[in-house]
Amino acid sequence: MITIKDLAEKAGVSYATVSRALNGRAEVSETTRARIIALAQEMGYQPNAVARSLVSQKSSTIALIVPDVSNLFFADITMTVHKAADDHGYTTMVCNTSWDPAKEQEKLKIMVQQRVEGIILKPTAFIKPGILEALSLPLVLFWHAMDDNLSYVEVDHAAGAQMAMHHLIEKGYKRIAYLGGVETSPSNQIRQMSYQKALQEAGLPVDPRLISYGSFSLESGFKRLGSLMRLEQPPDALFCGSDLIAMGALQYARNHNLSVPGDLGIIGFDDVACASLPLVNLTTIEQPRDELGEAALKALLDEISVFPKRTKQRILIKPKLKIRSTT
Amino acid sequence: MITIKDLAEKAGVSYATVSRALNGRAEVSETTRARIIALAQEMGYQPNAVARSLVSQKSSTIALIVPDVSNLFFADITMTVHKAADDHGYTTMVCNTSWDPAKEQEKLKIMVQQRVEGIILKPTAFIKPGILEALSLPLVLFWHAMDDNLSYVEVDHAAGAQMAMHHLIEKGYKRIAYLGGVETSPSNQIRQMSYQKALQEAGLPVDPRLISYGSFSLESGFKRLGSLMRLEQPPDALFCGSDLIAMGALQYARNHNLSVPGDLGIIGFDDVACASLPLVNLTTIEQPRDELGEAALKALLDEISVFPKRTKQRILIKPKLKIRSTT
DNA sequence: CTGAAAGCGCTAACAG
DNA sequence: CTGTTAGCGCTTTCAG
Repeated sequence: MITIKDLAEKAGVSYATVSRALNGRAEVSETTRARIIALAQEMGYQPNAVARSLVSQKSSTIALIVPDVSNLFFADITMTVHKAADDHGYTTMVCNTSWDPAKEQEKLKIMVQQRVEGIILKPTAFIKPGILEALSLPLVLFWHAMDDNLSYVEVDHAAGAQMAMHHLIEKGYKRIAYLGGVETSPSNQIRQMSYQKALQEAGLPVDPRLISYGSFSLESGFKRLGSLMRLEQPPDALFCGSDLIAMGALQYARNHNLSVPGDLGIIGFDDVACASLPLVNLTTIEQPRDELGEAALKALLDEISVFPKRTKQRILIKPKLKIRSTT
Repeated sequence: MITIKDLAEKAGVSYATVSRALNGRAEVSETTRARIIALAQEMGYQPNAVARSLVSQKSSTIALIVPDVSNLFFADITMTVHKAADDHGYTTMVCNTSWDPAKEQEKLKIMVQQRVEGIILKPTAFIKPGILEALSLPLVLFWHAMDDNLSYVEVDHAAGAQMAMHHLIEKGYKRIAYLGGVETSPSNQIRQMSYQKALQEAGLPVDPRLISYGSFSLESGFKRLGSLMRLEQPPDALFCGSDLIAMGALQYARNHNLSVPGDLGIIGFDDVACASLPLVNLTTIEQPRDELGEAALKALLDEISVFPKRTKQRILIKPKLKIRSTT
């Protein structure tokens, strides 16, 4: 691989001059510059970013660490973060933790060693406050941060749940069930509270038999709707914790000749790609991945610019109601 | 950020010793090693991979360049390449070209400058032979390479089409239509040939009215099935160029009360995530993303090990038949 | 405008 | 076993 020295030798100048010429610095005569640029082209010179990083102490690289790149949600986010970083001249190193906290630690360490200029992280699990701060690197989380100084970007789950409930109530549904996600998940808890609040504000009773938790999966939705339909007074609508849960319920409804949205209104959460397929056509609350990604990158750039201080941003992205044929 | 020199000073040894101790080289007494490791831990030392790369001339980094990270197909591949690279101690830089050849060139250049040790590339368009070879870097393509020396990994579309056709014929379908993808796409052309060959081998007539091309989209499938059903002798089965085309057709069938698979058998290609949803449940030919990704990485490692020679591998991955409810 | 020289943080001979 | 020293390829003073 050809270096600046090779160019200098060929051009009969010092390699400092070559560096200056190539970096467009003012203190070089236009003639030598032209000559050197031409030569570089001709000899196929490619600057060594590694050496450059070493001396400049900047890598123009950021890291994005997510649990699962192949998950559609993170894939979308990866895309937008990547694009936004690109626009600002940053290259992105994408890491995958496979939902493994140990791997997450390892990846963080590697990224520090690679001297990335900042990290955007979707944590795999609850993080002890302080542990990330100790990284002493610009950092943005896709998560409500704890009581440390970190910035985060998150979807406003309360607002999303409220939109969903208002929509169902407006449509005239009276017995709305909540098919929640994993009970302990923060987003689930926030949404459940909004669910109850919305019912109360509408003067509708809160029936605990209509509230359930479970995994964010198809099967879970299918099974839970089955239980609900065996109640004396089954629900006339479902607010689901994820599109998968909703699709499981939808499947149950189709199998049992329940008309949707006539007998049963269904609304999901996320707006995954399949939700908008004609065969599915699910009403849902979109978590806008593009905004999440862009906001995270913007926050990170801010963090980078003030580092080692922290900007400590708290960014809530507004979700969007997507009305389709299941309500 | 603390360096090897800081450690040396604190420990009262030369920094060469620190380097040796930290890198687990034999020629250090265990006592000093222990002392230095403890000190490094205590002071929060993190080796500078940039400096290390500069001297060792290896970055332990590879690049994966794809048109669209958020595309489910590439997201899966990104995942497996990433994981496989990880297992071999490589970090992956993921790049996105947005199907833009100019961006592709730019990304390739940046990756060369970053001194990655190899590149896995899904080209956005036909590539002029030679242009990539000139990179003089280990390289693997997701594409049939031209007449240059590059390695590639690709799905065996001929075999996939054959499996699909055999399956339909075995099920007793007699008038099988081909709803192809973009006419000029190489995969489409290969599959179409297999389609005709399979019909002929089964002693079934090839009716040109049953052959069509179009975009790989839902709408395209929907519309084209409409045309087919208006023929005097409509088909009794469809071999589709993508799952999306198949799902569009499936949608048409549902809307028009055609029973699937009774009146009409449908088989897709790809096995995207939605295809296996109960609501869809599409019979299809899977393009195994995991194998593609792993094979590509393996090929790249080979390329790296023999570089600057080329291994020139031609790897065809066998697709798999996924029988579901539409046939 | 250009050259000489120092140094980014680290590894790897080469001497002791 | 340990220290000294020379670079890896580049940017950036500091002198001319």
